[in-house]
Amino acid sequence: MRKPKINTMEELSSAISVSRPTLSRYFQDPESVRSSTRTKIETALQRVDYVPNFFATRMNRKATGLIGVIIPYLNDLFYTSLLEAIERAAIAADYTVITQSSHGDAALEARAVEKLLSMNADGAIVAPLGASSDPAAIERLSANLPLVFVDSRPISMPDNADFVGTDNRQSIRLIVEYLCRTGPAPVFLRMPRLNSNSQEREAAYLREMERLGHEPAFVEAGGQQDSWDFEGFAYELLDRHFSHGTYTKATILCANDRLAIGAIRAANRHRLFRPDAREAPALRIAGHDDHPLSRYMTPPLTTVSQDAPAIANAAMRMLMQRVRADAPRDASAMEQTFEAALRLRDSA
Amino acid sequence: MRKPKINTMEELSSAISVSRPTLSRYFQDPESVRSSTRTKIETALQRVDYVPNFFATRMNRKATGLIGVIIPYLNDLFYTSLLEAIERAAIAADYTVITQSSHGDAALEARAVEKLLSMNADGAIVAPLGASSDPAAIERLSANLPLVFVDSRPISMPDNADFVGTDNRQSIRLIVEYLCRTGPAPVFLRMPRLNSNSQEREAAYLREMERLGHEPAFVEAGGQQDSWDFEGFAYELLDRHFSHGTYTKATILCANDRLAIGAIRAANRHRLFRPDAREAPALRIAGHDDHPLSRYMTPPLTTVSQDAPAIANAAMRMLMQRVRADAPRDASAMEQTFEAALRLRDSA
DNA sequence: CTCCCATTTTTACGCGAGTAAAGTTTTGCG
DNA sequence: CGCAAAACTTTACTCGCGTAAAAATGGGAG
Repeated sequence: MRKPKINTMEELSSAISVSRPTLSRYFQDPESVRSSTRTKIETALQRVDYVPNFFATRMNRKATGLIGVIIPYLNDLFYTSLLEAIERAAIAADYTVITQSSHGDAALEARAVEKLLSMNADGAIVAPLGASSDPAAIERLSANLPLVFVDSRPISMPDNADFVGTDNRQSIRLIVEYLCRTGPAPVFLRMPRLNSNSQEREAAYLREMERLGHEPAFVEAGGQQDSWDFEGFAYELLDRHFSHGTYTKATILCANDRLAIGAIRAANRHRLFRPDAREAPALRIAGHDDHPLSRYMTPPLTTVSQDAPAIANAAMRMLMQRVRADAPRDASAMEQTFEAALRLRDSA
Repeated sequence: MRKPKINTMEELSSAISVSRPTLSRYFQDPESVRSSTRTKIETALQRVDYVPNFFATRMNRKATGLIGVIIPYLNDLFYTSLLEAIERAAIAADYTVITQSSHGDAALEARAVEKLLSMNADGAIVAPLGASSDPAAIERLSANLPLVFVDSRPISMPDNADFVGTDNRQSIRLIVEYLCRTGPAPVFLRMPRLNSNSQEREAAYLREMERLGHEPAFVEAGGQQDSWDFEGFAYELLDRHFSHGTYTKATILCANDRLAIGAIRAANRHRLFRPDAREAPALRIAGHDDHPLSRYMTPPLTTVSQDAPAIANAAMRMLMQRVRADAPRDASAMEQTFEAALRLRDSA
C-alpha cells in the first residue's frame, strides 16, 4: 500500500512528463499553471510520495518564509500561550515558525540566536531571558533581521527595537488601587528572576503606593534567587514566614501568578484563609498575569489579566510590517503595550 | 561597532585567505584542521559577522541532523515537560529539533508531518493527537523516517512502530488499589479526548475494580466532549453534579491531573472538603500524571507520577539507535513503558 | 481553418556549501 | 638537512530547486 517514493522534482518531472520548471511553479502557487496541467499534476501526486525539499526551495528565494521565536522557558503557560498564538498567526500568514527555547540559560539563548541567523529567518520574535541575556547575541540578531521583543525588554535594548507587551504601570496601578481601596495596603512579592517586567512592576508598585500615601514594603527574601520554579520559591518563602507568624494578616501582591499559586498553597497549609468566616479574610493574596490555572486555585486568584494572544498577534503584525512592507529598519521603533483588566475573584 | 557582514564561505575564504574546503572542514569540526589555521580562522571570525547557511550545509549531507517533534498541544505542562527534556537531550547529542504543535487539530498535525518530511529530518518523536489523528499522515511519516511515539499510541499504530510511555495498567492499579484500601471504591472521570491513554486507563480501571470485587462506575457526562480545556470540562461537569447533590461523597479518580484540578475547584466551591474535620473527608479526588502544579492545589492532589523526563530521554535514546546504529527499520518494534509512583498528598 | 496569446518545454545558470581528486605546501622526525 | 606524512589549495562536480530566456506547443476567438 506504500506509494513509490520520489525524491526530486527532476524524478517527478520525468515520471509524469511535466517539465520541472512547471512543477516548480505549481508548488509555489498551484494557481499559476493551467488547470488542465494542474489536475494532471495533482492526480499524479496522489499516486506517488513526494514533497519538495524544504531547504532547497528556501535557498534560492529572497525570503525564506521563516520566523524565529525564542522564549525563555517552556514550562510556563504564559509563554506557551504566547507561542500558541504566534504559531496560529504564522500559519495564517503562511510562514513557518522555528521555535527555540532558552531553557532559562543565556548560553542556550545565544545558541538559539545563532541558529536563527544561520537559517536566514525573515524575522524574529523574542521574549528575552532578561538580565542574564547575552547582550552581544541579542545585538547580533537585531543587527541582522527585523526583530520584535515581546513580554519583556532585554537589559540593553538595541536602538530602534520594537516591543509589544503589557503596560505594567497601568496593570499594577489597577491592582494596587483595588487592594488599597478594599483593605490593607499590599506588600510586594518580587520575582526571583530579574527582567524588565520585574523592574517595571516593582517601580510601578512603589510609585502607586506613594501616590496613595502608603508605605511600600517588600516580602523579605533571603539571598538572590535564580530559579524558574516560581511556585516553589514563593511557597517555601511564605511557608517560612507564616511559620514565624509574619505576613499572616497581610495583603500580598505577587509579581506574577505563578508566585501567587505557591503563596496560596503556603497560606492554605497554615489555614490562613477562612472560607467560613463572615468577615473579610485577614490574609489576601493577589497576582499578576491571569495564568490559565489561576481561576482554579482555592481561593480563586484575584489578579490582573495579561492578554497573551493579543500580545502575540500584535507582535506578528508588527513583524510583518517590517518584513513585508519592509518598514525601513532604521525608522523609529514601534512599541505597543496592552492594558490589563482586573480579574476579581476570591483571594483578595 | 557592527562587524562587517559576510554572507558566504566563498567571501570568507578570500577575505581571510583560507581555502573554502578548509573552511568547510573547520565548520564541521574545528579539530579537523591544523591548530595554526584554526586560530587564524577564529581570530578572523571575531572581526567579521558570519554563520554558515544552515540550509546549504544540510543539503548535501546524508543526515540533516534534524529531529522533528510533534506534540498535540502546547498549553499543557506535561507536554512541555516532555519537549523540554527532548530538547535538552537533542542539544547534548548535537541535533537540532524542529518543534511542531498540532494545536489539537488533525489537519495541523498532518501539516506538521509534511513539514518534517520536507525537511528530511533524520527522525521524529511524536505524541499523537489520538483518535482524531489522520492515519494516512502518520503512516506516511512512519514510512519515511525512524519514528518513535511517546505518551500515547496512534489509533492505527504502524507496524514496527516504537513506543515510549507510561504503564497505564500499573499506574491505575496502584492508585485504584490505594483508594479501595483507604475508603470507598472510586468512580472514574474520563478524559474528554480519546487517545490510547484514555482507553488504556479506562480498561485498567475496569480490570482492577473487577479484580478487587468492586462495581466500576463512570462519572456521568452528557454528550461527546472534544476540548483541550480539561480543567474547565471537569469543573463544569462536577459543578453541575455537586449542585444536584450527586458524587458529593464519592471518591473520584480522574483520568489525568488537569481534570482533577477542575474537579477540586468544583469541590471547593461547594465546600466539599473539610480541612478542619477530624474524620476522613467524605469526598476524595485523585489524579494521574503528577502535573507540576498538582502539589499546589488545595488540598494537594493525590496522584500517580508520570515521569516525563524519563520518557523523553528513553524516546531519544531509542530514536538515536534507529538513526545512528541504523537499527534496521524492519527489525522488531521497541517498546518501553515506565512505572508510575504513588504521590500521596491530601486530596485522597 | 487562421492567427495570436497564453502556457509549457528546453536549456542553462545560480544559490551556498559538501566532497572528492590531484597537486602543492607545511610539518614533524630522524 | 632530507623526507614522508599531514595539511592545505585548486579544481570541479553535486545537491534540489529557483529562475530567466528562447523555442515550441496549445487553445480559443474570429
